[in-house]
Amino acid sequence: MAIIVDKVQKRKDIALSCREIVLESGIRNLTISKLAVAAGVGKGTIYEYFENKEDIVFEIVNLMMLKHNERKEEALCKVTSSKEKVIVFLSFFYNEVDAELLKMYKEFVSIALSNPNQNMIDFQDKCAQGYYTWFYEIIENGIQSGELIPEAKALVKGLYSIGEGMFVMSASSGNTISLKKDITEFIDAIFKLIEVKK
Amino acid sequence: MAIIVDKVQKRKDIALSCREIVLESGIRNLTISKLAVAAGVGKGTIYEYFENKEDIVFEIVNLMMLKHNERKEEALCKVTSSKEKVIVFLSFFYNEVDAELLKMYKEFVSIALSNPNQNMIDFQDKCAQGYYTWFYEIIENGIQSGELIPEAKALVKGLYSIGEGMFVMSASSGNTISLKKDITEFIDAIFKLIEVKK
DNA sequence: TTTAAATGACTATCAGTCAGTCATTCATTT
DNA sequence: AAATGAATGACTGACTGATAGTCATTTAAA
Repeated sequence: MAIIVDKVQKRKDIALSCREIVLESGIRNLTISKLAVAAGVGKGTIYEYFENKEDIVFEIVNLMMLKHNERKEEALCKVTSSKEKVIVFLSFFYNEVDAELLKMYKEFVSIALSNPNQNMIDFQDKCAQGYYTWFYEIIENGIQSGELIPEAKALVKGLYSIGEGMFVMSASSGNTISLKKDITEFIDAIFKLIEVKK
Repeated sequence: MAIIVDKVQKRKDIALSCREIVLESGIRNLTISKLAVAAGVGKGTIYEYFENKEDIVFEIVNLMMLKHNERKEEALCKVTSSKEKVIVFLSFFYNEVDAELLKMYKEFVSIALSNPNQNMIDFQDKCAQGYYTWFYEIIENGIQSGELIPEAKALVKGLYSIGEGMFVMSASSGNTISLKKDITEFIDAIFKLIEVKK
């Protein structure tokens, strides 16, 4: 009887229209009105698709993360050793290519810590679970192939937390420069301990 | 000529008066007016001592962290092995005793990620530097005393990031329960690798 | 009398609401 | 099969209540 729009798609469209302005100004310095203008819709329409400003950031991160995961999966295929795979994984936190996603992710983590909705919590859970599985397989395969010692398995959760921890510390303080150095140095050190001696 | 108040002390007093209400409601659900009432001062007075709401959280965390560090230092004296010291250190992230500080810290990290002022950045830098030194000494002493292998030194930065990373992930998703388990299991695993075999 | 400190009324801004408009579809009539 | 209009989902922006931050005024100690 009336127009039926693809709500899911429109939510994505609006979110992506806001991507640039959010990267420029940060969600804190933006108003719903400004975001509505950026998306080319009325203010009321925003509330048809989002709970609030923060929910827009969530959708943007969601979409950017999907693309990122595809790229990551490709990159993972191109390397063979467990160590290289872990580096591909954690390079997310310092890669130039992911700078924009990382900036958005920083906004998102801030929101998720102070005012998450159920969807955000579920998303975080899903990410944590997914990345854990990914890491687990990398390490498990390394052990199977005789590349890593069996004790490496117990380090999985720690390994994928390390990036997040260093990122948050560097993002909330000043020095973003050392992030790459710190992460790679840690990976080097830990792999010296878990690689099978030849 | 007129009243001279200890500005530094009054800032602390106001902040501590707000501690409970912030723990109860979270800074996001509080207004400056409510905070002013809680502190028993006028709204304008708040702005004499703080930049904004968030700055109050910063002061509270600052004060709570100082006390926490004293307790931590005491606890560190009571244990001897490097591993126990590291556990004392990272238990901050799951200890019942620190639950309130941790809740406040969560609020603070959220603020520091999205809207930090220079003082917050300096504070984060100082904390990171201080904790790094603390960790460094624990590991260094462990190596000196023949308890740990020399390679452990390169793990210092990673070790003190791990807690932060796990904490942020658990705090922004649902499961706070596994934090203790995850952290202690990781410490167990890593110490099996860096302890000198007898 | 001087002046640091405190104050709360005031203003500008913004988040979120909701009553109304618009556009499309389709059942009914001619 | 063309015209009509009823039904409804989508969209809108003016409106409202709330709040952050300011500043002219008051208070009280020295």
